[in-house]
Amino acid sequence: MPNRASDDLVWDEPADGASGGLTRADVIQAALDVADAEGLEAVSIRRVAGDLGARPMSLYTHIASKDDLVALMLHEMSGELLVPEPLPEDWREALRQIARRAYAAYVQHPWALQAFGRGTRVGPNMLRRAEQSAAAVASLDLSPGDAWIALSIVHEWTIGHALHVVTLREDRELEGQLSGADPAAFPRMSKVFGAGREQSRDTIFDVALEAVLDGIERRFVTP
Amino acid sequence: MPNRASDDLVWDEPADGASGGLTRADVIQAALDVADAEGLEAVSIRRVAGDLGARPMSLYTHIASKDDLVALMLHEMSGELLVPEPLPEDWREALRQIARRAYAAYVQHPWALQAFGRGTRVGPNMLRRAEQSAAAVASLDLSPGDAWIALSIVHEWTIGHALHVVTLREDRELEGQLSGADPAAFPRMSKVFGAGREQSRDTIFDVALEAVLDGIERRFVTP
DNA sequence: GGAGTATCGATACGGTGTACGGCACGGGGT
DNA sequence: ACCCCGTGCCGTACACCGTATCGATACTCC
Repeated sequence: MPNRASDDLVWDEPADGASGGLTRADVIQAALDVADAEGLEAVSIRRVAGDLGARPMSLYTHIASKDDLVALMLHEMSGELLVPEPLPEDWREALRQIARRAYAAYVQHPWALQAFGRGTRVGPNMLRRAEQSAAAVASLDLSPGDAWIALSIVHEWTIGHALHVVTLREDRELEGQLSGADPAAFPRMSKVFGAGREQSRDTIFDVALEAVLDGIERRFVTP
Repeated sequence: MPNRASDDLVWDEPADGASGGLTRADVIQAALDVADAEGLEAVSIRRVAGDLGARPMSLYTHIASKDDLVALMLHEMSGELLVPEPLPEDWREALRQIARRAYAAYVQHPWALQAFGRGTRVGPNMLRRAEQSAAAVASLDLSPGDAWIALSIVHEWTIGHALHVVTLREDRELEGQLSGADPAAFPRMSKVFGAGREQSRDTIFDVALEAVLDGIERRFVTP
């Protein structure tokens, strides 16, 4: 399977008048359903075609390759990252909303985190999201360079945190390994990890997000 | 391909005397070489066997499944995350070293970021790293809960940032899409993104890391 | 020497993405 | 009325994947 898609991937439906039955949106939706229910590895051309009552090769009428399909799925899902406008005036509250929304979407669609690892393509929804983020800190009058870094921190931490949470959630045995295999060999770690288990995931997210925002405030906002 | 491995995965070589030619370490090393050179998707049983001059099924003498092989690769790579002891007294400097080391390793082995997305298993190297991280902030006398959050932030941001950088690096076309497709539709975003391109990746990493550490200091260390 | 065990390997099964070429059909030009 | 061709659909086939099964070989220890 070649990893690169056609260079001129079209994001919006070619809008040819919905002649036949199957549409590109149908294919994407069916793939999303499979991914949400059974994970990204369950998304195969044959499987999606089966769910649609079509034959495998029919999908290629509407998508260029499976990689394109994944990119389109990611694009579709990116719509959920958008926050209702208008954004709050307060930059902290605006970034809070953006981060919270993204975190919720990632946790609900864990396959997206896997898809990020394999070549992403930027669609209109991603651009809209970037614009929203830029708008969130516009009132601060940061230099563009500082704004880029500040926004990157929020996005990067959000993705990393979602990845962390999803990994812990999906691999219950992993927690057992962590809390089990600590005799006296890893004294400090086991105490810290024990504490991590006791706090609710929501609390951890909230506190950590505030700390991240504190860092941005301290370094880029206040003198 | 089932996604779960045998429950009792053995991390250290069974040490049965290295009778024949092929060892588990050989298999892991060959797989690592392929992954570093051509990415995780190039790592197949047949390919690794070919590189070793062996037949595919011979690998299963030393590993239980391909998922186990990936877990073992990740474990091996995790050794690079360890920082030379003793750690600096200063918690900021200690965390800096830990984050820098991890970031360098992730950028050098981008396949590891993909592997994180699919079920991780915790090996001794990961435990050692967790212990090092806990030791880095031990002098602060944080509550275990706060320590967990503080360390999580650093690790999560580091992974998120590495993922971001690797994605941008591997998909040069992606940058074109970002800086190209902004007429007047995304005014703020395009200015911010333009600034992101102008700063060196190292500078961005350093500044962002300081901001993250600032946030931890502000929320958990100083009153 | 015999037995047991560990390594290696040939073959095969069911899965994957997708190239290729053919089919049916609907609309436009003559 | 005819043809023709563009377009959606899909049957077949190929190369690849992970690995179950089982046979062959080779080495150690009694």
